[in-house]
Amino acid sequence: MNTLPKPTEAELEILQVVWEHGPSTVRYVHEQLVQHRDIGYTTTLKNMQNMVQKGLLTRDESAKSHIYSTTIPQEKTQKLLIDRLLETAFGGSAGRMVMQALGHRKTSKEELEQIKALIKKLEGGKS
Amino acid sequence: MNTLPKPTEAELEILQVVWEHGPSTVRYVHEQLVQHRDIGYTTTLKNMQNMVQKGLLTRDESAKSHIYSTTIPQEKTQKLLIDRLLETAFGGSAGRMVMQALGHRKTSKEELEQIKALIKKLEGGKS
DNA sequence: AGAGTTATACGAAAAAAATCGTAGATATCC
DNA sequence: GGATATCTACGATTTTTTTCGTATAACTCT
Repeated sequence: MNTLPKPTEAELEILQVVWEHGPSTVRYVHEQLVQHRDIGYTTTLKNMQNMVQKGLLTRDESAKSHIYSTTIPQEKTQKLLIDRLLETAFGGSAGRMVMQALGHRKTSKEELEQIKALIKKLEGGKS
Repeated sequence: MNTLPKPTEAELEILQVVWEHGPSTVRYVHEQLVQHRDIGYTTTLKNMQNMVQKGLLTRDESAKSHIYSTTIPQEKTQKLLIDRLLETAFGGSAGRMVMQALGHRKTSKEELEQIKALIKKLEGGKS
């Protein structure tokens, strides 16, 4: 049961990029991050190196520019984070959290449909 | 527009207690926290004092044991946290997050009903 | 080959968050 | 009153997270 450490905020930003884009170089990740906030290249590099250390990323060093990949699927991390938030801020109630999430936010018709379908499935499966 | 600082993990634990229980003493909050993890009394005290400093709590000092109250409603903080999570881990898609939250978790019939009602309202309002 | 560019390694510092020890004030209980 | 328990104040330390500077190796291009 090797429990991966929970990613920090900065690490999540990086994971986000790699999830979206697939295996990436530091350069690429950095260029994405820079669009959101002010940060140095070596900072991103260091963070990604640390993440390899922690086991959140792996890298292929065969080329000069190393290629970093995620070790954990996005879903798993998302679940972890939701669990955490659920516990710390919603007293464990997924329903309350969903209400909040949907409440004051624009959500596309498609997504709403998806959610409805899921609910239907959840209800049905119980019978 | 005074933006309250985002609560840290430790601060959230404290907020959670005060939300549930209402205005509380350090002692009470601490006793709750201790049930979850190992922590010293003065640590809780210090954290709560810091939170007053930051504006996350206020306190009534008229009695010997000060009584701490939250300044921000739970909903507002929840929204903030969701926003944060949404950005950092779900690329901004509330739908995807809701799917995750509901997906692998037991949710009561009542809560599902509530959510369905909300969705209906969201869809209706758009026409 | 040499100049300029782009990588990684490494160490250290700065910033943020969490923890606790000690001191003194106030209340409580025989 | 005196001992004991309970608070808050305060400062300091520790731990975690984030940031970046400098050195060096490798590649690119002429």
